[in-house]
Amino acid sequence: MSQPSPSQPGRPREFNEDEALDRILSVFWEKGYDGTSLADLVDATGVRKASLYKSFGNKRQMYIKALEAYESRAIDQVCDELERDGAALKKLDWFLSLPGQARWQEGDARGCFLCNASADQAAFDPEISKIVRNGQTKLSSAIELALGSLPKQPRQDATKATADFFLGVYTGLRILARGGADIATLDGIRMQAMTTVRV
Amino acid sequence: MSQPSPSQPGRPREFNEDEALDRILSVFWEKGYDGTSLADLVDATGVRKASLYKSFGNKRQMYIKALEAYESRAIDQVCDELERDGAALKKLDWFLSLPGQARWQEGDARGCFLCNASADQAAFDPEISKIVRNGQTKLSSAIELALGSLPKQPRQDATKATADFFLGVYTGLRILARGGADIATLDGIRMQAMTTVRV
DNA sequence: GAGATAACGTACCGATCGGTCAACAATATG
DNA sequence: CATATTGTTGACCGATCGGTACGTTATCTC
Repeated sequence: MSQPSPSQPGRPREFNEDEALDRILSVFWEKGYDGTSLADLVDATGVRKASLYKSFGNKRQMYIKALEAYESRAIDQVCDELERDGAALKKLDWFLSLPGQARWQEGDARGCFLCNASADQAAFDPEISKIVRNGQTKLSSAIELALGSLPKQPRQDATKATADFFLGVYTGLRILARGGADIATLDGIRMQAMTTVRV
Repeated sequence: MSQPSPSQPGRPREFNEDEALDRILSVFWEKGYDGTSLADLVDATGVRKASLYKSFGNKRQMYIKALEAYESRAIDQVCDELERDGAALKKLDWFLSLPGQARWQEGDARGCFLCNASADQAAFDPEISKIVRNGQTKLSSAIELALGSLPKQPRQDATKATADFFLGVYTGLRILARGGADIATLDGIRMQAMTTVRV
């Protein structure tokens, strides 16, 4: 997927576009769109400004491509876990424990880039909103699939709402965690949310 | 609270500080900290830059004072509603309907400034984090008080967790709404959350 | 009145912002 | 080899960034 044509006419690129995008993603993730400068991205990637522009377009395109990369890497990985065989309750509990885990076990205050983007640029940029909602839909669908193997089945027409509910709680937890909420609060919310599907 | 000394030595201020802070609040609310420039604030208030600095200090202080004003105006108002006499279920349902209401009935995409701040500056600014958590605690306490008149009482030791749970769902709804989630999704989440306290 | 005090208005500061340009270097094809 | 193509480089662009210095103006107390 990375080198579709192993030999092209002009001078070959001296940096790995995927690696650079990963670094860019990481900066936007931590600092948000407006909090990130091109100089930050140059520092993070080690790639000169003009080369970044040549590869990615402009700052907004870099943000969009970073967000899409996040969805097709981090988010898809979470979806895979949710869709894997296993106890539904356990998977959902694991999903809701991610925000507290990241914040207080791993010391990662960035939260979830998808959630951040939903609070950041998605509000007034329709294209970014679309990408954000796409990522949220992917998550919700994976949750819905996990709900299929639940001991206590929600009513057929309510499974989508239940899946959205878990997405909503997850999003709230991520934002509270980024704001500094303590682990006891996050755990309490998680356990309370789990009662909606526990027998 | 606004004019503690009706006559002071020097030249009197020509603008109303509270009004100016309201305008400042509105801009930070919509655009976030880094997305807001001093020029934006000058335009919104009609007050020259130097006068804003004289009154409020610097940009960060303006943000902090705006956030505190939001908590002692908008948030306290919501807390009052939650603490007022009335059916607990109705009040909680109303609370969780605010995000969808604002976004899709009033066309207000800004969300909740407190939630935005939790995703914005609170992550890496301890002082702002403290203010954010203070606002969240106020909300949670008001919810807890509302829960006191619930038909189906949660276990004594679980009322705080239940209150935090509603705060978490509220926060998630605000972020999803700001990202553009449709009203059906938001309503589904709200109704699903309500089942945790409905008999 | 005089003097103290404080806000106003404007011009200005160096730094940084996102973005571009043209010269140059490295690879392809013929 | 020549030529086409593309990436790299560093200088450069005007605009804007957050913040300040200073002279002017309005109000206070005496």
